[in-house]
Amino acid sequence: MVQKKDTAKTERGGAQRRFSLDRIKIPKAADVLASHLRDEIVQGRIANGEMLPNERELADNSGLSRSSVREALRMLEIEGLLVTKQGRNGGSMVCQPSRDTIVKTVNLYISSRKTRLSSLVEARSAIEPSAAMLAARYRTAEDVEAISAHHQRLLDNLDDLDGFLRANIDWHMAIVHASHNDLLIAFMESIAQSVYAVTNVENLNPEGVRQKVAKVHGLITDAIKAGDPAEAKRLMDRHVNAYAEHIGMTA
Amino acid sequence: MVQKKDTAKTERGGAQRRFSLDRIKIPKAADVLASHLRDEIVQGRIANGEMLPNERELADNSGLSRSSVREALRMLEIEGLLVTKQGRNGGSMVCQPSRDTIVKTVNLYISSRKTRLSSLVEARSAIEPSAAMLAARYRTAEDVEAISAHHQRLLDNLDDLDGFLRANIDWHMAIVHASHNDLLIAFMESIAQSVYAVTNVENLNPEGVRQKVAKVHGLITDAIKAGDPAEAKRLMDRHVNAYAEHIGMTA
DNA sequence: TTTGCTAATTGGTCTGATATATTTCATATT
DNA sequence: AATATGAAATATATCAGACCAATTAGCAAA
Repeated sequence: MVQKKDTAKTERGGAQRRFSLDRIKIPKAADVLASHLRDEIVQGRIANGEMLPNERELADNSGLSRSSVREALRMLEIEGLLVTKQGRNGGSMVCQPSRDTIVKTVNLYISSRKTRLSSLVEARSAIEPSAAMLAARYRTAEDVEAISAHHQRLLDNLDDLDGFLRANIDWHMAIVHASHNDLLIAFMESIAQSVYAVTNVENLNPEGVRQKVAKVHGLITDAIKAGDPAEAKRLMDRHVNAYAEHIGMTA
Repeated sequence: MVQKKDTAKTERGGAQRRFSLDRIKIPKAADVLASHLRDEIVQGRIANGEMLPNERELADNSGLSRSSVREALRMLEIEGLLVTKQGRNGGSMVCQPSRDTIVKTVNLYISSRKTRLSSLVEARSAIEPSAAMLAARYRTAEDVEAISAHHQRLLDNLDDLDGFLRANIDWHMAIVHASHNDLLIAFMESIAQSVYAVTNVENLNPEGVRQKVAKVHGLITDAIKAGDPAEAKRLMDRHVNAYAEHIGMTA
């Protein structure tokens, strides 16, 4: 009986052999409008900062109802392409998606799939050494200042685990920012909180570890200051993989 | 006159000194509901695959109108947390965001900010060597088979630029997939199309280049087959940076 | 068993009214 | 003259209720 049902299902759901048409997609009004506007925005036909027509106008022009228009606007808003303001002179303004849009998306992905810590650590190990290399190449005076400040704060907090942890992550992120690569920054911002929140508490507790970490941070800071990409990368690679080994990579 | 107006604006918009309340945020109904549902989903209180109550019920329960409920659902749908089906037994089903959600978000970011090619290349240079390393460590028999097949296709298309390009990107992505790291896969899928579409055509044209590329690919394929992470990483690092040098990194 | 009809259920869309936020501008106040 | 104050104007925000359209369950007929 089960078999019978299965067969029936297979025949309806599966390919009919003769023309295998794969699941016709019926577009919804809001989706169509959203796609249209998205295109206009991405192609630059609606400039950044420009205002969209108001909802009633959009509804009239498109022939859709205001509710459909509004659903489309909400979608684009979530995508980070619009900001909407209420009131006179309000409306929907076109804007560029910020890194935050990526961060939120990746964080949703990570938390709803309960991504293993080891995956996050692997991703970090991929990104940070390269970021350090780029930082050594492209750092500005302000970058160096920020990195040094966080490093100093680390040194000042050798005895305060909590302060040490915050200074640690700030230093790491300052380096990533100094890479001036928006994608790497976004990727790293997406995973930093999760990865550091867990790994640090477990690993930085033992006496002496914090001193060692501080010393390596000093070397990396110097390499970036000195503008030595290869050395910055090499040291950072060793640094993050030292973490990885401590953790055991099997978590 | 301008000064006068500026002063007035500053006094209204700026801090009043006494209690400095910073821009009260008035939450919108749809946002509130969306946040609530998002929490329920991420926290796992609504299981994956479970159906939400239908729209009318959600409206009744929450005390909101159906339009507000629908706006909230559209938002969560864009975030990849829901899929909605029409008809009897239809409704909104909870699901996990797919890599595709990340890919779309990053691609919007890249294209609407006209991210420089050099940034994409830098990001790739960060990801691919690590991915190759992980691939050598975690590859399955199927992974090896896929990588080898794409490599063979590359060898078969040394004279057909177009076929060569397709085999090239497929090989690269097969390696990234063999890393079995969803984040690296997502990041790489996000940038691969853009980066390979541009860099390849310019750089793989000259006679002899394709032969060299094929040779290196062979070595990397072997390292992954052999399960040699360090070697796979070293070779891939050289490989992608060879590209980078050809391009000039200033594009 | 298969096919086709019918009804039930659910999302999709539209209309139009009202509420609320925000700016503009004229007016009153100091 | 500078500054509150308040009414009007103009957006979005929200709601209520109707009807359309897709999909499925269940029954009936071939």
